[in-house]
Amino acid sequence: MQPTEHWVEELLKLNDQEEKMTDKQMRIIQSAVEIFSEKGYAASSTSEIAQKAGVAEGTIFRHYKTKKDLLLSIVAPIMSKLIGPFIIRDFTKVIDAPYTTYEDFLRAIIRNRLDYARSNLPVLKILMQEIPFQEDLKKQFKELATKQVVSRIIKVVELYQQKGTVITVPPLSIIRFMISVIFGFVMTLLIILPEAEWDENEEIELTIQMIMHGIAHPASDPA
Amino acid sequence: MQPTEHWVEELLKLNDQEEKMTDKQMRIIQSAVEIFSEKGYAASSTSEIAQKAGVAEGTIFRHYKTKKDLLLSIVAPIMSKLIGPFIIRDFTKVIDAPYTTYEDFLRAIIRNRLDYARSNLPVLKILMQEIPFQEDLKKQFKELATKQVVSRIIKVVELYQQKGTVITVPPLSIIRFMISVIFGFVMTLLIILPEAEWDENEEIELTIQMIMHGIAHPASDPA
Amino acid sequence: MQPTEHWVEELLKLNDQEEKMTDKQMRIIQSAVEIFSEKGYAASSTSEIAQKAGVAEGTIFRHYKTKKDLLLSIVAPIMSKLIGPFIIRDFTKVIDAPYTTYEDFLRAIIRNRLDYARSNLPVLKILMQEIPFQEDLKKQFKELATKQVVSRIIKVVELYQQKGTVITVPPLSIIRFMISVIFGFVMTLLIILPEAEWDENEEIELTIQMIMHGIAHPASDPA
Amino acid sequence: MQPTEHWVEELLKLNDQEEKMTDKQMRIIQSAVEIFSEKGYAASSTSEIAQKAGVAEGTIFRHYKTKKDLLLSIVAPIMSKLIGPFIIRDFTKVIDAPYTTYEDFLRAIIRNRLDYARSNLPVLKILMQEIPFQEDLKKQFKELATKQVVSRIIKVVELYQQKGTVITVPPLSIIRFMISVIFGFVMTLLIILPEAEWDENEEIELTIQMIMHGIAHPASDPA
DNA sequence: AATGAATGAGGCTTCATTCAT
DNA sequence: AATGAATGAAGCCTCATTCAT
Repeated sequence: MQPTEHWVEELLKLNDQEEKMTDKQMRIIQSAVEIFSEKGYAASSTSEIAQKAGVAEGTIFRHYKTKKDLLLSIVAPIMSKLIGPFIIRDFTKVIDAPYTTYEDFLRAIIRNRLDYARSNLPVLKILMQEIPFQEDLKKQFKELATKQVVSRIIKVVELYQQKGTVITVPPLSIIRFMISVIFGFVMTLLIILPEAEWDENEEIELTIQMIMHGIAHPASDPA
Repeated sequence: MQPTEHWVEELLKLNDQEEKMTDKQMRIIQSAVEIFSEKGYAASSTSEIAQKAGVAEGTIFRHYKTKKDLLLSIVAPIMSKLIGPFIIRDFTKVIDAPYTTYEDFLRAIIRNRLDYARSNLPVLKILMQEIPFQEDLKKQFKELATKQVVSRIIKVVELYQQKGTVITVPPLSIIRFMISVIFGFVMTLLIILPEAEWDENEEIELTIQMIMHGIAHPASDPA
Repeated sequence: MQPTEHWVEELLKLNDQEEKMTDKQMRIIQSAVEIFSEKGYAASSTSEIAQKAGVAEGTIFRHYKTKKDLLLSIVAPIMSKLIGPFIIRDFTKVIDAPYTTYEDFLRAIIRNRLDYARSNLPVLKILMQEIPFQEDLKKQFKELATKQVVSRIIKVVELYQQKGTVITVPPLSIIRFMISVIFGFVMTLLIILPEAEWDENEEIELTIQMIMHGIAHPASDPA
Repeated sequence: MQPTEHWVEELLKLNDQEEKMTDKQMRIIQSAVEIFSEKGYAASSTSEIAQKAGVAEGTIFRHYKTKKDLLLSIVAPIMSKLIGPFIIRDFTKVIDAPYTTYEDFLRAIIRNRLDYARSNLPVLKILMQEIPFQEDLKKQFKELATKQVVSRIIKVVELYQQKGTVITVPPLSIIRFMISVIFGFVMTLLIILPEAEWDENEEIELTIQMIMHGIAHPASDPA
């Protein structure tokens, strides 16, 4: 097993407040994340997790009542971070600054999401795989996505629409468009073509440009 | 079990050329697709599939050597259609027509992909779920995606770049951008918010507009 | 394993009407009865049963969904016989005969119950052990006991009370008394002191006498 | 957990002489009795007992080497009381009194056993359940039953046979008869139909009457 | 081709018991 | 004395797969 990974710290941050995690518990979580993300939840066996963690199989069940409990304890806390208050503080500040452009806003989101995804890749893979099958996760996800993410971004979009920076089409369509592009960007960089050598910053700027101005050549664009 | 679904016909088209499918075989495939897409491949049991199909447990293994064989027989043929020569014939024609705009091209792709996805939703769900875990699928997917899709679209993009319609940035970035938006659009319509009442055509036009011109208000746009 | 036992035939009689039992299924039942009655249901393991029956453990679960199912399939059908229509036909005849004495009635019951218990000893042991813990059994038992046994005996008792043969105290108390004595008699013979050499017929007659006239010496009995 | 029950005091009486019981030990015993009697020994888990007692899992094993040890420590001491010297002292006195009738003797026994059973119901349930499966218990039980109970009652019976009060049949048969009736009486009152509203004293007198004179109507009784 | 009983490996989970603290 | 984390054997059950019919 590799040395403690970044997402382990993330999980610890979330849990430490409530209870201390023992060393073994940490190793269980770490192994579970690796194996779940590699083979999928249903195809992973608790015995394999125990073995990789170097604990007895029974030990897993002392800490997590069921295998599904183990899954949720990994995936549920990450969800709030994934979706939740992404740098809301900096975020709001940025928006309030009078000279902040919409491009800056996009740049901040993309950077933030990219860094976050990079640090939590295995857990995010698990989450994406399991959301369709775990009713609890699906529900939680939808709620967070609606109440936390969309509702907040809507305000930003509307703000810039009022400022005259953004076209006045339904904000939801704009958000769908933005999220698609950003999600596709992150996926491509980290999962689909991770081995390709991207000039990350350049791609970010290009992406921002395409979100803002599309791919039509200005000269040919009478609109 | 519902009456024969659309994707069954699709599968039949692909297989009929090689062998005739018996009635039972068809029922097996149909049940398998439904169950796999509902619970995921690993969490589905062959006995449940047999039961739903109304055949004996052993019958499945007379037609498909293993459970994985059954999966591949469902998912592999669809891949060529999914990714492959999407109406390339009509496609090329369209492009060649001198008055065809890039917007028309986008419109054709979006419509085609949306219709295709709608008709094959369960199988596509399975495919998306299993690609990360089945090495064969992943490889096949990457190859098809590169050789069939990207390489063809690149030509179109380059063509329009030469025409001066599309900005001259790396075509791959443009394609990533386009695919992200289209994929996000289809997913939203069919999976994420299927119950929402979309004005489909309007959303398509809006999407095309955003791909072409972005979301920046023209007035505010000095570039 | 011993050759097919009597209670196996009993079980078969009850089940054959519905479905044929395979050879393996019979061996499973036989082993289960032996092991359950020897160590108790909760302390018996399905693997031990499978081993004794000479089948794979999985085979048990092809025929009985759960371990408890196996228990019930053994114990539930016996209950109707145990409690149910004990030779009701002969029974009613006997009673109707004008010259039948109450002693004859007792003699018939005792003989019948003793023979029945002797033939089904292991299953009856299991039943007695599990009734307190299996809610379904307890309920079924109470219902059968009340509706089938008590209600029928009550009629007989009342008949003989009218005839002036039996004292006119609450029939329920008489029945409790009779059942206690008979149950205690059977238990002693078959379970508590099976190795003692009883002169069975003599003990039966003695028991009938005590039920009818008690243990007080007539001479000393002014009542 | 309810306040200390009667049978706890009983157990304490028996153990105090040897060692002092700590508070935790008492709570362990109390919980064990409740759980054993509710689900049966084999189906009860030490961890549940620990939890109900409010002690750590390990604590049980500090006081009782094994789970079976715990069972025996509950059930073995009760056995001497159950079976043993049931108020033998008063008992002998009673008998010796010249005017004591056999009915008084029966009345004393029934009352005593009923009260005793009522006070120790849970432990007695455990005992009855486990005697068939625990060889040590079975042996101890048989020995006590023979040496303490039967041998003593035999003397009483023989005494009254000499007095001419009791019929001269084998004392063992009389004892079996008596014990059956008394046991059945207590079981019915406390376990089989506890919710029925019995007039206890009346039932006792009726039971004594039936033991002494049976259920035959005197008039019809030429013997 | 089809069946479905049979298999046995492996899955998740429970449990009595131990031991370092 | 007490704790409770840890163990690993064992328990019940599921499942993909085989094979005689």
